[in-house]
Amino acid sequence: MVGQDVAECCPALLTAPLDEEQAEAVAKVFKALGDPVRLRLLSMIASRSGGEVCVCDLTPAFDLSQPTISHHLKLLRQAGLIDCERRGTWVYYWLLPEATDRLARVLTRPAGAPPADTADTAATAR
Amino acid sequence: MVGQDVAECCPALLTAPLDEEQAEAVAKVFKALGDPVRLRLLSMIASRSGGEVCVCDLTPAFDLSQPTISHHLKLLRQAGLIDCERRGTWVYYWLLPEATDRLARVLTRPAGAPPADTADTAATAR
DNA sequence: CTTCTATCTTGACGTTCATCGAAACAAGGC
DNA sequence: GCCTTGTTTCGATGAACGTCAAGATAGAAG
Repeated sequence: MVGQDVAECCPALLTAPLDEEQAEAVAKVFKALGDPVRLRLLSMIASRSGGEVCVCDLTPAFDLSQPTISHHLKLLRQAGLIDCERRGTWVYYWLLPEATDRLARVLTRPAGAPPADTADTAATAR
Repeated sequence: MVGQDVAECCPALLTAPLDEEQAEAVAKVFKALGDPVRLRLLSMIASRSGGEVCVCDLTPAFDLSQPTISHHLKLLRQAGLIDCERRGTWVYYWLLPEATDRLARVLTRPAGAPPADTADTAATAR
């Protein structure tokens, strides 16, 4: 319905002010990543290069019940970060790399565009 | 206490499973970005190339009270994304580019590295 | 074919956390 | 002194997180 997926927007966030709709679409994805459990789930799924992970391989890594894991997976799926398919008794999840690519692009600042002074790295370590 | 800041970790999230502490540190920052108001604030601050924005320039863009804006700015600051300084009557905020750079790196997948293997988590499933 | 078991999802409920505004407080300029 | 700019505190409303119980789907056993 609303239709503005992060797909069309991603105008870099750091170069121009986001309008309200874009902000809401992007925030939805970041919110999905704003939880340690979901972050670990995503990284477990993404790093499994076969591309696919069975839920039964994910659950034992946490001190949470299966329904809870299932809920978190649903949120990641609704955010467009992963997708799943049932194959026989098991359900397999995999990463949608375009989603993370988009997010990375949103956070990336056009290199060599150092605005005025910034005082960027001067202050802190490294 | 040497806190596990996102500083030292950022192991790409997509290539290897995140451990619990790393996940919590990274999730804290993503959670700060998981709100439309804070995203717009950040983008307004970041895109202002002078590098600095006065709070009085941010507030009118929202239908929220100043205290609420101040609260959101505080969360962004606690997440390490921005910093501020009082100069006379006004308070100026600016972006900490290292923070967004780190996040972008966390989400970036080694190009053309479709790993193969894994061998990590007792992959056995099959 | 029926029944049993295993895997995973969905719904409902209680607890905890986040969001927001009004009022009070701090800091500085006139 | 008074006024302006921002932050902080406090309380109320609403959303998110986690568990239990029930539903859905597929294979195996009888």
